[in-house]
Amino acid sequence: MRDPVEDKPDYCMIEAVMEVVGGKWKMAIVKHLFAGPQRFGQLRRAMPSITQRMLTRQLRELEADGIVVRTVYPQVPPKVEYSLTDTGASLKDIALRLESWGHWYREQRGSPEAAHE
Amino acid sequence: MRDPVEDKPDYCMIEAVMEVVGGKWKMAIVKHLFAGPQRFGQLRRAMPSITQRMLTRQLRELEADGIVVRTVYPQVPPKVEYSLTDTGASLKDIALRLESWGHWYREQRGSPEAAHE
DNA sequence: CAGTATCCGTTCGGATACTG
DNA sequence: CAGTATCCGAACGGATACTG
Repeated sequence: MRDPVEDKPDYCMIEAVMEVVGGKWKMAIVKHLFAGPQRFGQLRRAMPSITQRMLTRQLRELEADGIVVRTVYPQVPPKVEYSLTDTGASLKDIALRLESWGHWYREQRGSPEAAHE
Repeated sequence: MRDPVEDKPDYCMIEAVMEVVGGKWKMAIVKHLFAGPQRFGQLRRAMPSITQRMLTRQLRELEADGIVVRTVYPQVPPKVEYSLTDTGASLKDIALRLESWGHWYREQRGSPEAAHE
């Protein structure tokens, strides 16, 4: 008896990974949580171009996938903090590499004189 | 005068990167191209769960973003080969890390006895 | 072989209004 | 503060059929 994933005709684990962190916002959210637990409003301000609805939904999915933890403080003004699980924290290396790749990509796409092909 | 990207209120380069390689299939396609130029049919067989339409569209987008090159051989039975640009090849390290992260993720999600949280 | 065209349901993403 | 509810159009993604 093998794992479900191993039984699939797809050899490519990357497809499965991209289902978890491949959305437009998820890696960005994870990256912002490297700085420590963040409140909902903090994340919103850190990512001005995401809407409340999307931020909520992406956070819920990340929570369901064991990437982030949602901690609710039962207070009169509600306080909710999101933080990374160990699993989420393990994405740090990849997130940083994605970010630096992005800078390099922008450079060599935007500056043709720097291109070497 | 700054770069357009730097002017945006988003600090997060990751969002931009995920627009380029963040689709469900793109990193998987890139990964298969590490083995060398591949014909359309080869990619289809390598990724049984992607449809023709999606493969075509994702390849076109990767081409437009300078990740892959499409080479058409004008023959009676059409022959088209896809290969990585230097830019695409520079994703190798990230793709491999995503893949190994995926294996680790499946392990520690699928095996509760291995969980430590 | 390497696509296109068409249809269709799901998800994305935004706007606005409302709530505990 | 941190959401939820509703509405809307656009984009994603799949199934099937057809083509040069």
